[in-house]
Amino acid sequence: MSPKYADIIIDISHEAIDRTFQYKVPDRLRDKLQIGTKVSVPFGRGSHMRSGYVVSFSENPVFEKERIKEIADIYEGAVAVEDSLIELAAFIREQYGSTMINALKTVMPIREKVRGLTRRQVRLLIDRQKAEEKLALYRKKNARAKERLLVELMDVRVISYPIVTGKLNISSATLKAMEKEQVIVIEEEGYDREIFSEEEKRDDALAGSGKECPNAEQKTAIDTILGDYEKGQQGTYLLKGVTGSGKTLVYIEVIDRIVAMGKQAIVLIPEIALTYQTVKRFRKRFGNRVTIMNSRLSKGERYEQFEKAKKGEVSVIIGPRSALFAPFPNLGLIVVDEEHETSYKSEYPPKYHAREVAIKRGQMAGASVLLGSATPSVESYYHALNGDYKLLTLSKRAKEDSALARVFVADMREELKRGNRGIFSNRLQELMRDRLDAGQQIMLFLNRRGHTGFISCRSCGHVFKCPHCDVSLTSHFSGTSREKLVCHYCGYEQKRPALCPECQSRYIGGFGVGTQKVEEEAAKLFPGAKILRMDMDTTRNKDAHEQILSRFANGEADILVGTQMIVKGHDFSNVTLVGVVAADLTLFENDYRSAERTFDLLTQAAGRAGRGSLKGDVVIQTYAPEHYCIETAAGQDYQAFYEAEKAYRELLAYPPFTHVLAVFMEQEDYDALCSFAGRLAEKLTDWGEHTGVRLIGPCDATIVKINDRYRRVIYLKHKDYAELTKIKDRAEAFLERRTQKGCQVTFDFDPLHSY
DNA sequence: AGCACGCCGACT
DNA sequence: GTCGGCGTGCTC
Repeated sequence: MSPKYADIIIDISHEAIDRTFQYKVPDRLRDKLQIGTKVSVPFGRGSHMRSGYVVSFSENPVFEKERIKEIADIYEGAVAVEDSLIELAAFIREQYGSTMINALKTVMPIREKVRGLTRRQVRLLIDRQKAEEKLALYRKKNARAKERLLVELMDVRVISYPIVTGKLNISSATLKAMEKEQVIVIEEEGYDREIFSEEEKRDDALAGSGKECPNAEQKTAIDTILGDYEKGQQGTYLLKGVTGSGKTLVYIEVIDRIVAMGKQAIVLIPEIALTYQTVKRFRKRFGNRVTIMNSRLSKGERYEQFEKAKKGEVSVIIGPRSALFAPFPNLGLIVVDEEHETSYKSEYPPKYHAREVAIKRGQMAGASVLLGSATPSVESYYHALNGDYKLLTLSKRAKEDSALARVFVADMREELKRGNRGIFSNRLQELMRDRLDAGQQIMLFLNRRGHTGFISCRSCGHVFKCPHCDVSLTSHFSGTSREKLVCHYCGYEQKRPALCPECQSRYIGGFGVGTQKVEEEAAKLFPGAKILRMDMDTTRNKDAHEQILSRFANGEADILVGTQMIVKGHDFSNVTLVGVVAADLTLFENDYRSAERTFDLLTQAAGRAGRGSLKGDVVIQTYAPEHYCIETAAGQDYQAFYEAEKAYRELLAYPPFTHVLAVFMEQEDYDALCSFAGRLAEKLTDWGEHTGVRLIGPCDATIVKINDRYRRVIYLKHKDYAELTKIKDRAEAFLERRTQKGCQVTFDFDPLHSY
């Protein structure tokens, strides 16, 4: 294969040229170029040399042939970190399926304009008198842009670059000219963005340096990892430790040593779990050598954090999935905390799994990878038992006086038989009363948001559905305003009609329970109790999340009602009762991972009860108490759960025993989508015929339509992951060639949810 | 982003 | 006319 043209992405720096350009491949480079190769190319009117990356190859020009320039050379002397990140991007593209541009974009953040503050700024160099002279000169020469800028600068002396080019509309050509005249300077440097608030810094100062001491189990884990590391054996470890067993201390100790050796570390944490408490512990040990990334940081801010990493200003970065790509030149360790969490998988292409990519990056960089979890993913535990990862276990809680909670299972079918039609079982009610009397706190956990499941007419059965999506609307109350019907998928909302549009009946009502309903019921049963609610609706605006939690921690409320965000990683020492209102909600989602997710949620919920010196109780309410997931969660027995789940996965050929590739298609025109899906399915069958790939579908996605786009899916199964990537490669080539591109296709390997 | 093209007002 | 400054639009 000797391609004639190469698609090049020029530098990874600005939005405006964030696309590919086609270049001729000269004969002498024909065999040397690969996807990801860094090259020098002539670019722009002056054909100045710029660096770029080969993103794909093509045989035919998509541009006027005469105007296509030629690649000058392979770029020499590239920086090692970037090179390895490009290699990682190529790996991601190959493993998960996407364009090289998208893969590059996930790996190398593009510099974006940062709102308000930018690094670049324009400063006036001359004094007032000289400026007046210049101003007169500009007026005389009719240099209006220069005049405009000078007037502003005489007022403030320093103006940020985007304000100058944007609001004042001064071109870069003009700025260059003025810089040459020695009237102004364009400064690269400015200030450091404050990642930590003043309040957080004050906390750090107060925290002192009371160093925690690892217990025997923690010490074994630390010594194993460091011992291997010092022997040059960097591998993957699975640290399995019950909630409260002190995994964080293990991370900190290992990082401490690795940083002392002049290496850097990345700590991945799930999106919602970036808590103040965790960050504080890292800050306490590593001071300003540690930086954090969170979803509140803009892309520009993220870019700045990465720049710091590259320059060696920090040694430890803590953040979600994307922090994995921090350009540390001497990476020594990657920690993936709560490795089973689903937020490690990207929701948009390339749909990569940060845990798997972390292992790849670790191998490339010679870094160890430490996966931590109380309830490891079935995949990771399977690998650990197979010897692919080294298993390290913490079986005791670090604080000896905090025992694991007692767990009660409430069979809601029995409750119904005994005439209890409410949300709370008798057991939960009793315990709630007990705790309220004792002045202790309660958490009620429900894995769903909104007021009710769906709204329908009790007279004719008409269900209110979203006009853009194939889902029923859910009811919401926002503050004091009227009840609204809302679509969770596209955000559509309408007022709750007084009459049914079908039969004019007034009897419109909701079914099912939501957090708002739980809050209401609890308020009815315990009128004196103060209740806080936390879900997607109450935390939509920034900081609301932390605010609610800190109010609860301060004892401002007796009961906290919430969705899964309240059970992840928060310690409230006064909480002695956790109620899981409807454990089945996640269990019977039609998807092979639902048991795993449910077990994790129940275990996490149980871990919230009794973290202080007080004993804790947990009530799990369910309609399926005999389900292995509920039984094992009630016994807090991960091993038993794993054995049952493993048998189930093996029997039905699901990961880790078989790999699954979901080919997901969406398009506005349903008929066109169906015929395209059919054709693609035929092709896929052909390509996989001799390898024993199983094809399921095409069929409609669980939610057939979202945002006016119809959705279909094809599943492919094979024991060997590589067979699936081969088929994906052929599918990508096929999709590239196809003329009509109405249908959007994305790939998802070993999906974490069903489509 | 950065650069050249071409428009527009001032002046020999 | 023509010189020089400045916004505009394009970059394979």
